[in-house]
Amino acid sequence: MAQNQVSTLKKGLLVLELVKQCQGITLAEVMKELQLSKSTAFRLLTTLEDMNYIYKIQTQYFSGPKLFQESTENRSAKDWAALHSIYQVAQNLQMGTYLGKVDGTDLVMTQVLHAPFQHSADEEMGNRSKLHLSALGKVILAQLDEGKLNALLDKMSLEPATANTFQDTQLFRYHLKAIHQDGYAFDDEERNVGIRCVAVPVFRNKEVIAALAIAAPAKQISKSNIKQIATKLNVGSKAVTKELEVLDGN
Amino acid sequence: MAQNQVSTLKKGLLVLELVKQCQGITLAEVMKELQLSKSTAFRLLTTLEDMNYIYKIQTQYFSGPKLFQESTENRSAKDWAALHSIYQVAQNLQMGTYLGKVDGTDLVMTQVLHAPFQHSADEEMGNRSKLHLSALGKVILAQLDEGKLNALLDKMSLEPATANTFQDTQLFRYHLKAIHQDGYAFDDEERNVGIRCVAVPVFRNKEVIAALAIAAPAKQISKSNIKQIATKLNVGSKAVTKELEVLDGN
DNA sequence: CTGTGAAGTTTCAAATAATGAAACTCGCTT
DNA sequence: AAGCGAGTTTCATTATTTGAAACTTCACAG
Repeated sequence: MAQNQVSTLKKGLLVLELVKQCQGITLAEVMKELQLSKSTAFRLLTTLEDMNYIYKIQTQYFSGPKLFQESTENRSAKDWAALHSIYQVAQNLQMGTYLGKVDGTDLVMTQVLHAPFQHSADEEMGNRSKLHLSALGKVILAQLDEGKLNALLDKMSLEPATANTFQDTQLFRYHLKAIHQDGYAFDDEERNVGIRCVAVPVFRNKEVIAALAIAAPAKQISKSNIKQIATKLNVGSKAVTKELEVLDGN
Repeated sequence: MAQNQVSTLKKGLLVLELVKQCQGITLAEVMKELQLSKSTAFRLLTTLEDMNYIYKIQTQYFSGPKLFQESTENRSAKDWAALHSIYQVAQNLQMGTYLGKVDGTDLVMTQVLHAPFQHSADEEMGNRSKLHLSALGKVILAQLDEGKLNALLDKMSLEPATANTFQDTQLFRYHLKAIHQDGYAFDDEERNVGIRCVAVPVFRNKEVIAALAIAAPAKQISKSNIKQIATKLNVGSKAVTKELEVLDGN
């Protein structure tokens, strides 16, 4: 019996799971399957029935619709816009928050949150840019292994967007190394004048799968608080990873 | 506290339902909402989390995917083919079992079961016939109120299918009155030579909504056992009604 | 650095609830 | 009528739950 578990609740949930697995099950079968006395099985089943988790037709119990009702949160696994962890980051930092993934040689926004951080910014989701042009894209590139990075750089033609952008692949690789070392990427008004951005990688099974970033007016992000912001982003990144694992049933 | 309920299980399920309703909830909020001590709330939440019903991201709990996983039975509310009660009737009587509904002036088969009564007979489902030509259709007509019956009969042209069928509406109405009185309709090889059929109505909110029937070789259905079969069908009919109510969240 | 408060976790005696053997009820079959 | 199986209830014993309080950890402010 693991610590801090309520064994009676656990028992009841095991009964529920058994009923859910079966195309109908009788009281006697529940007794036998879970080694319960008749009256215990009866009471557990009755409680589940009274609370509408199961129903009974003649001698058999079946799982009821309550198990399949959607919660207030409407989502499926791997729906990035539904991840609670991203909302938590946004609310914690009180800055625009972004999650982006790789699609070919592009960075695609899969979640964008602006104040009051309750709903996705639908009009910005799906926005694309070349990987090397944003902090999100660069922090992902910085975490790729040599082979994958080479393959991606081969596919990309580096084009300058602003005077601050790197034109030479070799210099770009050094830049990525620095980002890798820092653990975050910093965008200093390179994409939008007056806006700064900090991005960190999101990992899954030791591989980078996405990037998590905040963006805010330049006066909110200074040399003195970048490290702090990056630390909080990393906490959020780990929470995203965990949430994905849970939602995938790992 | 109602009888035969396990209060600890109930408490745990109330916690689960609260978590499911909220876009994230903290231990403190659960305590407050359900008037539980800190350690009790903690243990209930921990048990639910350990069994994968909920998950925790930093200080907040969210409902997990386990609640939405489909059970072995794949179905939605009002999917007639998914009703367990019909399977129970078939297995009890060990005869071909049918459920039919009204569509316009037709009787449509919405579930058909043959031995070994594990799967729907898909090729027969959706089969249509005129209401007056089958025991299922007739038992439905027999339970309609005068106005609805008149409206339906007006829309229908009665055509003989076999020599045993009624050609005259007046006689047909008497026939329906007899069926109403009996509480079941009996098809004596009128549709298929060698096959007999017994059908009863299925009610919902005091209105006939469908018909439930069995069909078998003539030697399995005799004058002496019709009443018995009809009684069992009526039990099944009530079980169908109940199951529909449960699935509709009544 | 210290102190504070909040969240998380654990302890343990008292209180409460769960348990299960057995009795009872009901319906069906022989 | 008796027997059987399913469903329901009883009640003394046992096990579990409960909650106050202690402890731990963390973040933040001064």
